[in-house]
Amino acid sequence: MPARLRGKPTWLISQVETVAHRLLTERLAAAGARGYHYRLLAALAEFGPSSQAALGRRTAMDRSDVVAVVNELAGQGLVERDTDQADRRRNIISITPNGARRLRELDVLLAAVQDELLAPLSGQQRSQLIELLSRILGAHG
Amino acid sequence: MPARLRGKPTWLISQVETVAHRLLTERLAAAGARGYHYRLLAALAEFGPSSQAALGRRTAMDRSDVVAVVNELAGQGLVERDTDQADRRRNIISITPNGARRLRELDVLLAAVQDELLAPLSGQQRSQLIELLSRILGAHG
DNA sequence: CGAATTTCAGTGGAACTGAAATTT
DNA sequence: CAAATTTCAGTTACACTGAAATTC
Repeated sequence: MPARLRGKPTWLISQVETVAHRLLTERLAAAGARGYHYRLLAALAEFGPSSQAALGRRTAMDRSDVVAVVNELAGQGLVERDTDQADRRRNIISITPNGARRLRELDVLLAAVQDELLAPLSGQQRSQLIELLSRILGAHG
Repeated sequence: MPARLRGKPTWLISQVETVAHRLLTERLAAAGARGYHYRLLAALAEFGPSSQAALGRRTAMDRSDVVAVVNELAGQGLVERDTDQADRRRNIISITPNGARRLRELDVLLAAVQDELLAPLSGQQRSQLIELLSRILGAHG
């Protein structure tokens, strides 16, 4: 690996992200899901029924991608899409009991992935890493 | 942001990578380059003329992407492609004087991007972050 | 009217796969 | 023969844009 890259944060972050993404998507694929699915299900479980625009804001997803992912999740019966009678521009998306069950399964899977990714770090180092990344995100979000 | 995601390393890494990637590609695009270009030029400058397969190994790039990027760089006169007379399966890629000059320009640009991305962190925190990410990469590389 | 929402069609960089052709 | 290299064609997940249609 070129010395010019070895210590560059942008390089390290992109490489770690590639490792994490590969690990995550391969485990999710084995369960028939992908990252976007978890994001939306988590947002719905925690904030309750929401419009698609609100979901996009909360999960840092593009409006167009929300449309596609809601289609997929609705096709599996994990969410429901109803038009908001109080504002008919909006769709109200809600999580179904099957969706909530699915989310709990994915929680277990996701926790295992975190543990595998951070295996080389101590508990204190993991907290440090989370703190540092959160600080960067907070400043650029 | 859902609490389920807020503290998850895979989430934080992917979000920070998105920020870093946006910053990096917009600055590189303004200079007419992209990330792959810097990777290859850096590897050639540090290790000397190399086959495409060796370049791919050193920069964590796929064989197919190396082909395309060498095409682009050769088109700009930043690298040269010659077939290895000692092993005619191989192409020998070398950096040109223009390529070396280009690399030094991009070095300045890249340093500025690191600084902007890590602006919210102290010097010690930056070293910590680099150490933690390197450790993860070392364990999964 | 302007503004927000949903939807569709498409783009783009990055990582990757499979297969063919060539050479060792 | 098996193995390595280069090249091409195509795929996937993710982030994103522009524009149309609807509704407030």
